[in-house]
Amino acid sequence: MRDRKREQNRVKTVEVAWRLFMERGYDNVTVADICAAADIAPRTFHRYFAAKEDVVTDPIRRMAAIVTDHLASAPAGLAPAELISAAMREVGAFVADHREWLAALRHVARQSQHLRAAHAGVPPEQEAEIVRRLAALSGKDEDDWRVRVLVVNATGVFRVWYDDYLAGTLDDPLPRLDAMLATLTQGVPPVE
Amino acid sequence: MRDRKREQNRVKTVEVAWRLFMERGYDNVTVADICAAADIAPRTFHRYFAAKEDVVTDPIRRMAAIVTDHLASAPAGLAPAELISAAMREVGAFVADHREWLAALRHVARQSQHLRAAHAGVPPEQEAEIVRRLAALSGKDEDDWRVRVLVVNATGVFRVWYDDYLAGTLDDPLPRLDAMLATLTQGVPPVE
DNA sequence: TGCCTCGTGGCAGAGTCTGCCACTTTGAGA
DNA sequence: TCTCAAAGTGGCAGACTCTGCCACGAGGCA
Repeated sequence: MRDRKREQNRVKTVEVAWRLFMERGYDNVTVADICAAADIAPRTFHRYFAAKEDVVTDPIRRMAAIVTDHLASAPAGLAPAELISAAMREVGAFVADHREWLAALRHVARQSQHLRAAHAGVPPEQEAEIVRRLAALSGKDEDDWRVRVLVVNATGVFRVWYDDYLAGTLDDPLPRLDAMLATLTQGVPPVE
Repeated sequence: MRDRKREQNRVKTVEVAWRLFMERGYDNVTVADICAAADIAPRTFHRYFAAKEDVVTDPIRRMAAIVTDHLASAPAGLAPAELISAAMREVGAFVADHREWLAALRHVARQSQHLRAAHAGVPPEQEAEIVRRLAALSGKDEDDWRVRVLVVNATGVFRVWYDDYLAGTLDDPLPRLDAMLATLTQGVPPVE
């Protein structure tokens, strides 16, 4: 199988790159370094990944994919806020399952100015896709501002939780995520 | 005055770049093109702007600066949600004042994949600064998740409004922004 | 006037990413 | 089994962004 070998190589490349990034920092590792360590040609690297950055931001796209998948298989009749919250909880479970890996990733992403920005949000295309699906599920127009705000806020809230969780400052992560997601429909409780 | 000439050059560069981007699209304009049209050396361009991208994303940083400035001169004793909402309203006024310019910018930003992502959020450093100031004003810890969610959601909500406004699909923009900001404390109203 | 500072420009180089082409491997059909 | 088409791979050259370094020249100061 060609695809198998290809997939093997891709995974190997990600692992090698991750190791190098952890050792020297994202900015001090070149694509050539990764290629040498992973035993592939630079030209091939760029066939696997459109950009060096993609090696690191891949998990974000995976998390966004979890949301779209969740929405694809969601039963009809639920409130949009409930739908998106359930999806975010599923992503939360994913994060909990891959905690060490993602914590390492967070560590790497924080080292580079360039990466921080890329790591700080859902890629626009995927966000738009989530909005589309959520709107379709609730029988609403995809331009409805409430749907879009729900998505933007849900991902924003998640980002805050994600950062706290990986920083290790949370006692009861999942209940905390629930509490944070509740602000979608109830607003942020008064700070004092 | 040296500084005057420098500022003149910088402004001229931005204007020239903006014109070229509108004509040919961001990706089809090189730094060299801009330099030729603005009559400066490429080396000088990169002394003005750390990255080509910065020519375009400058307004975003300016908007974030409006928020931090607003918080700097805000009276004590207001609720955080009120503080950040007032700040966002001020940014809204800024956007209304520079509508055409920003609409052109939005047009340009949408052409390039790379730019869309950069254009899609507040730079992490400035977001962190806003959180710091808001937390300080409310006498809260800057790690308080409610403060951070307020900031993230406020900027997220604003992004949705901003996009609608510049797309020209809003009848009463400023009241609409108010309604959207109200979701910070009251949650997003049920979509149906 | 003479010095000194600072912005500028040119140059070379590192690094990312792409188009092109030739080579090799893989899988399918004769 | 042999052959051929398809697809992945690697090498090469090149465009482009961005940076360090140094020399030049034009303001500002004594």
